[in-house]
Amino acid sequence: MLLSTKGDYGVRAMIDLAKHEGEGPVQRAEIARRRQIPEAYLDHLLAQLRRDGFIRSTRGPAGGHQLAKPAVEICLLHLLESLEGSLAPMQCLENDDPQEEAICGQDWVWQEIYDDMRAKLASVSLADLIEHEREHERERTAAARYVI
Amino acid sequence: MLLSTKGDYGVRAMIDLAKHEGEGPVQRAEIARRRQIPEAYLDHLLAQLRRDGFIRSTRGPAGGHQLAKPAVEICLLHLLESLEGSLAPMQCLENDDPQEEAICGQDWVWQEIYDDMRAKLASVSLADLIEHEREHERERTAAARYVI
DNA sequence: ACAATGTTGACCAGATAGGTCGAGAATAAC
DNA sequence: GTTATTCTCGACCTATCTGGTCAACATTGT
Repeated sequence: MLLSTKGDYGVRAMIDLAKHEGEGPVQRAEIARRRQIPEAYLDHLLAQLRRDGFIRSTRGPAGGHQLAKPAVEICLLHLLESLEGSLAPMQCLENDDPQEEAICGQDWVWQEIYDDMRAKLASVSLADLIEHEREHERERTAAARYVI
Repeated sequence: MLLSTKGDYGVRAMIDLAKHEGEGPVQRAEIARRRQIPEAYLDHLLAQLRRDGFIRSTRGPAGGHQLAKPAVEICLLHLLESLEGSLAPMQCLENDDPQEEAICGQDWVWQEIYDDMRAKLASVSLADLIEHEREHERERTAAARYVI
């Protein structure tokens, strides 16, 4: 598994914030409930996202979290690298460790896969993710209408 | 990290066996020394590769391990799936768990990445890996000649 | 018989994943 | 200025996984 729950939950939370862009701060409890994330755990992920400048948080009553920049300007690659650290699929690609690469034998295959992966992740923005989610919702609504 | 040492060491061992194809059984100790793998640990990986029909092992003096089929017919995808189990990059792609996918929001991106990855791994055979290694060796030899 | 080798399963220590919890800081509303 | 609400930060905890080791045993060539 390349992605842990951090990457999964963290992106879910960002999708939630993006969906409520411009509506003022969204509270941790709301995000946790809607996206089924343990609230105390979500804390750590929001802290990381704040440190890396993806969100702004305000305390006190009616406080909460909101995107620090438009959803179009946030790509999945940067988000996941913030949440997960490196996305390198194998150890010898982590840094450039020529010692390990020399004996590994399959590193060149994985380097290509890694490059393709990063390119694809960089091409998908948070805005793309919420649009995709909205399409999915419309499909389900249409399907439900048929049943009736 | 998608690949653990199992996938790394296991493929190294298979490369070693492929390089000595047709020379009779290669012993665990030899493989371990040449490819820098803890010998006792290598045992488990060879056992797995045997169970899945990639190698044949013979006991007794002058025993050892050898490929069960030609290096051209063994692809990296099958090897790694034998050694690592699933290569799914995230939980909700592991089986098809529609419950998790519904709330995940980024599964479709990773499904594409996963498909591309599997296609690439399926297109690389053990024979390709040893050819690549031999080219690398020739390059180093040529470079060494320049130094002299 | 015996030495060389593979086979198997039990065991183990350390790291990581996936959390929980509590004390504290900021702030809006009263 | 008190209180309720919310975020903030770090300590802590447990289960599982990783990356091994080891001992007992099975097989086979000499």
